[in-house]
Amino acid sequence: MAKLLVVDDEQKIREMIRKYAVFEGYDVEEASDGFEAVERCEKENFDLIIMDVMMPDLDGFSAVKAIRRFKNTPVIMLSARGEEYDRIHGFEVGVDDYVVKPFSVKELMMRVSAILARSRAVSQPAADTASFEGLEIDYTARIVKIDGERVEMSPKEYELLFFMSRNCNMALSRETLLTEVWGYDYFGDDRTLDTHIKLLRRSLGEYQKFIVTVRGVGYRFDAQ
Amino acid sequence: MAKLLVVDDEQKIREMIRKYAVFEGYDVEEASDGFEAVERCEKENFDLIIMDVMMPDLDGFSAVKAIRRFKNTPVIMLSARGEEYDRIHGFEVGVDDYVVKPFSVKELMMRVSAILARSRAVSQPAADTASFEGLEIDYTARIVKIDGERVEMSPKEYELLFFMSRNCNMALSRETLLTEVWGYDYFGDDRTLDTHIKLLRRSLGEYQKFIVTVRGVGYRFDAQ
DNA sequence: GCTTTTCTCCACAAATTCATCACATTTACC
DNA sequence: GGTAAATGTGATGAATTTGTGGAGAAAAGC
Repeated sequence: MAKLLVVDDEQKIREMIRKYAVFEGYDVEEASDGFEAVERCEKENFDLIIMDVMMPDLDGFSAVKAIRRFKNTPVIMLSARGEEYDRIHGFEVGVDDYVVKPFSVKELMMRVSAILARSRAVSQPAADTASFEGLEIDYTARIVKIDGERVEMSPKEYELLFFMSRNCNMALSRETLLTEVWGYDYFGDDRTLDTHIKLLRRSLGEYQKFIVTVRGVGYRFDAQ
Repeated sequence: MAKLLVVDDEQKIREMIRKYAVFEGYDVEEASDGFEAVERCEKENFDLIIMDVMMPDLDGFSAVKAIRRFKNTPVIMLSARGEEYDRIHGFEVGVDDYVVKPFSVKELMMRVSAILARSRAVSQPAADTASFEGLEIDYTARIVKIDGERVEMSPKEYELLFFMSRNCNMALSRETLLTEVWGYDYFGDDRTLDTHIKLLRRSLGEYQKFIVTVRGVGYRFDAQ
């Protein structure tokens, strides 16, 4: 789960935020002033920082500026009503959001989850796919398409195709295929492989041309 | 202007809040106990509810819980000093803010306007929804609609649908689904998942087409 | 407290997939 | 061309996986 750093000089406010945040399932750490916040950020990686503007010694903006020199952690600023000019100032420094005191903790948490979702969305990996002419393979979705049309296959056919296409242009021995697709502890008939190659070829239609027999060894997925 | 509902069994307190709120320009209605509050909310739409925790018959939390089943109106809770445990309890129920008695009405009004401003400004971008053809999912409000009609589901069905649709177009193994939806410490029967898939499909009606069986693996939410 | 809903597990049905065999075909080598 | 080994293929029960209704337990609501 995400780890938050709450920075405020008022213990009460930190406590209030912590309670709700912990309830929401976040890991929460606290700092009571700007200097401590900078220090903590040097040592640890937080997913998000909730920082008060007004603090003795080092104020919120200066602290964010200092942290920005080595980390790009998202920040939500807490500011007192009427400090409207801060908003402008804050966006320059690179603050992600603003919450004006007195605030509702629920509201604050909604913004937290919104920002976290956003930064998570950016790091979402693209679908893992490959295509060989009109044969498309989506490894994540476990979908195989032939000329845009979905093809239904049995689990073993998928596994065979996946393994072979991932190791294309390599002669794969029967033994390798059996241990990789069936598992290291497979004791059955060696000819079972042939049968499944047959089924896979049937499913692939014209693109069975990619499945090449390597006589005396096994098979190869031939991406040309 | 915004319409408030003030719920408290003490007429004095309702009167005090009403006076100040009307002066601030709000429409104010009153209810003297939890049951009345729920009833009013069924019939009318309020922008915010100010609710006392301690009331005879139906207490504030139970009232909010009841209201939450059909409305998502923001709530400020009034609680007596020393009822600190209520804070946690309230978060579960979905309370926006807390004011401890005896409170300053001015302070209360500041929070009212803060929440109203926020829910006006932010409730739009904070809405976290997705739609797949006629199937709409509101992750924040936990509402699922089919062709505009709200569908009631059990908690597990929501969780399953949420997780699967958030990770759509991915083959999700039974194990992944069980650990993510049931929790990493689930020890029960693997077939329980099938049963809940069955129930979810039933609830989705024609849109059960999105829930695809991935034989030998698990299931996939297929957003096409 | 009692009622209602939800969850889990079970048992059986239905569908799919698998492993194996027997026989046909191909290939390599003489 | 002949022969043996390797591979292709159809068929077939067995085994596995998934769908589904229902019963009892557990949890939630009243």
